[in-house]
Amino acid sequence: MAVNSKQDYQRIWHTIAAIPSGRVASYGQIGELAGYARGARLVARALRYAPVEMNLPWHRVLNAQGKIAIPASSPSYKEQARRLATEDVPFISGRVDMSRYRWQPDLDELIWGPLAFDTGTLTEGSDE
DNA sequence: AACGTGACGAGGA
DNA sequence: ATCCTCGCCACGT
Repeated sequence: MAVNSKQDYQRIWHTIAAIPSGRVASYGQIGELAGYARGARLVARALRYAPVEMNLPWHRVLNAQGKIAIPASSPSYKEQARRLATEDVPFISGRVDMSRYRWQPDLDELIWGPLAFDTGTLTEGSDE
């Protein structure tokens, strides 16, 4: 799980790129989805190293509290808040309600995506 | 090589 | 809710 090559970063970048518009994710969440448990700080670094040409939806990544993780004095802070507003993600009192806007890949796919037709997998997973 | 530093997070006081 | 302490781990000194 050690991050020591560009491929590791690309893995994280790819996960970030998958966050749909109107949704947000926490650093820790991206880490887990990308396969790096407890890799929140690594995600932060990957984001900092991300080439701008990649055009990643960096603004959809917030900390676990739903707050923007960069200093409020930073110009990027306002830019991030602006982008969130553009996507109709309420940024109130300096934070996003993660309980409502957090990206939930599995659930999204079950409800909105193609997997909605594959309900058979639900009944088969009798592991409870 | 040792040490301090984060676009982090969880838990305790 | 706020502040502090730790765990985390690649980086730059």
